[in-house]
Amino acid sequence: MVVLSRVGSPTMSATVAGNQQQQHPHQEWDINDSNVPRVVDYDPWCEWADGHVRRVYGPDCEEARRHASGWAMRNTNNHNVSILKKSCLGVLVCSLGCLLPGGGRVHLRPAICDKARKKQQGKPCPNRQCGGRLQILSCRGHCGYPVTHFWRHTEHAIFFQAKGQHDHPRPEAKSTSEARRSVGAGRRVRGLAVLLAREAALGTKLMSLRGTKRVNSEPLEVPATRMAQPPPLVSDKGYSCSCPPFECICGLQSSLSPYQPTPHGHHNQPSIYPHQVTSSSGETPYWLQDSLPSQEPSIGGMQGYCSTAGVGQVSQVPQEAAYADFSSFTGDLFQPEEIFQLDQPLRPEFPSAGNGTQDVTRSPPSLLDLGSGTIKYEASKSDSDQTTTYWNQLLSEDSSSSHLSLTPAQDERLAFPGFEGSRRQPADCYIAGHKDLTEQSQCINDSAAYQTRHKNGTESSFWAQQQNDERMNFPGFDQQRRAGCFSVDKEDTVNCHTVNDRTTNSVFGPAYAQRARGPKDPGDGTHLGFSSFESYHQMAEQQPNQCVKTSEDVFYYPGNERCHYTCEVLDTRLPQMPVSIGVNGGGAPDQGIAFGDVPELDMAPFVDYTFVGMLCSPADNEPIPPHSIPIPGSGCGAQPTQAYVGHH
DNA sequence: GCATGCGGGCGTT
DNA sequence: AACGCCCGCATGC
Ligand SMILES: [Zn+2]
Ligand SMILES: [Zn+2]
Repeated sequence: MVVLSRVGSPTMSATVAGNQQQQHPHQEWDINDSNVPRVVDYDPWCEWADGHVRRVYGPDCEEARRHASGWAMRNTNNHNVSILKKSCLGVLVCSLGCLLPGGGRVHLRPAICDKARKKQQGKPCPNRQCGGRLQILSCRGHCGYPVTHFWRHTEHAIFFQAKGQHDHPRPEAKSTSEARRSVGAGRRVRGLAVLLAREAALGTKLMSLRGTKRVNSEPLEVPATRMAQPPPLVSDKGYSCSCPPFECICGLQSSLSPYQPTPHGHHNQPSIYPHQVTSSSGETPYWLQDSLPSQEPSIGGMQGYCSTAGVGQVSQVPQEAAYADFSSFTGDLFQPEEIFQLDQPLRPEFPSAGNGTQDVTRSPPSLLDLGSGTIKYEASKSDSDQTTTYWNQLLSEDSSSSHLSLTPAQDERLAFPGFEGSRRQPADCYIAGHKDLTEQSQCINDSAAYQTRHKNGTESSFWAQQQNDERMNFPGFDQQRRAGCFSVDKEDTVNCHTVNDRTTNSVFGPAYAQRARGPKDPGDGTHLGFSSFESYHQMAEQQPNQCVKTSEDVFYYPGNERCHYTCEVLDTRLPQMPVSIGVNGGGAPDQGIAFGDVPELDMAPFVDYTFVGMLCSPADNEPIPPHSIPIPGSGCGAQPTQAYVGHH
């Protein structure tokens, strides 16, 4: 692959100094190595890095400096001052796994702050029509434990390493959630009238917010070129549409593009930009993605992400599908909580909505590169992909951290596996290494352990209830993932093991278990991964709850083939998962808690959800699952990232 | 009000 | 010892 391209980096490009790494520097090193290679070539920013990935960002990569990620990652103390570790909080989904109008599912971004996260849980599903509550679908992507990200800063670069593949849909991008928040503040309005008024206002607000937000996070970076135009937010989506900020489906596509610019760009590649544009589209909101998912599998998605491809991807598939969805969605989804409540009110106006999506896409974007001066837009290639994926999420609770997790999700996870599988697929950006396999396998084992542990655990009950989980939805995820920058590392495997074992306790456990179970069923075990996703979707869609089992069958897909690695891992996990039911295992405190706490508390606000759109993802995607797998590595590979790839 | 980081502390492996 | 994770505290926006 590519390599290398990494794109890179022309500017940066440096090469690695010494090691072999030169070509594949990333792969070569490990975040824990006493000496990290000097890299010249920086990878483009990848907002949705998934899988065992290693990346080296330039010092000027704002996102990297902020240790940002599309995934909701919370800081965890690893007692190592030189390496910042963060673990995935999963995603907020509807306990009922409702489908948004558009077909997407709710997949909100869990608050990083424990307190805030608790508040989120238990709140009513943004989808008014749905009586469900928001639950956390905890991440168990690393051998049953949450996926972890490690950041290490050196004089000349920022090293990033991810361990594990997310087994859940992507949460909304930060920018989106932020926007919501801001909006939310306002939201409370209750009356329709209010709503209406809001809409208008919101639209603007959102827009503005987004703009700001973007700025904050990434957007800022805007590349010179792009920047110019695109106002960030706006750009995102294209305002044109009336859709609410996050929700906007409609225009997304078009608007999307603007954004993209993200990060990568920076270093790497200018090339990206183009993509970016496209990518932007890619990013398009989940919604879009939803539909996309299918696409994505294919290539497009992946590409987008990672590398250049991104561009195309997004637009391509997703959009269309997405759009369709969206339209439908619009009604449903989007509105803020209130809105939801309202009923469907209005979304129409919210132009902003669209933005949201955009944002999402963009999220990645930013960067600035001051240093280099370049713009970094990474384009978010990855993002785009990612986004697409989302939709489908399900609902399980996981609750991760704060609460206990819920089992329900089981099904979902199943789906996830799929994701993973898909992810691995070349397209995404994975880098998979030989090693990966091993790792995976390890994980599997680990997972098994989990299951067992979990089983023990108490929490299971919840899950059981929920059974429905949704990982199904995930399928979309897969797509996203693909898009995103996956990579697998050899070394990781090791980690997994350790992790798994250790982690077991963690919150996730339960969730996993649940998830696992579903998938497990029969054959799933291994293969399930992808297939599962698909199946999930199907299942979910059809019958949410029980889905899992059925889905299992599905799992078997061919998809497995695709990514052995991933799949394997996944599979293993799944099976295990079931076990988990019981308890958390040990988990940490967090788990334990029932949502109760969280949930309800806050209700009032729901606002967050307002943009439903964000939440959901178009169901559409789900079906797609299959593709997911397939996706060709093409996309991502291209990117900078690394191509290490090669392996496959 | 939250996102982030940091670091103490505890439980497991 | 190495991790994972909880929890509180401090910052900054
Ligand atoms: Zn719902
Ligand atoms: Zn995760």
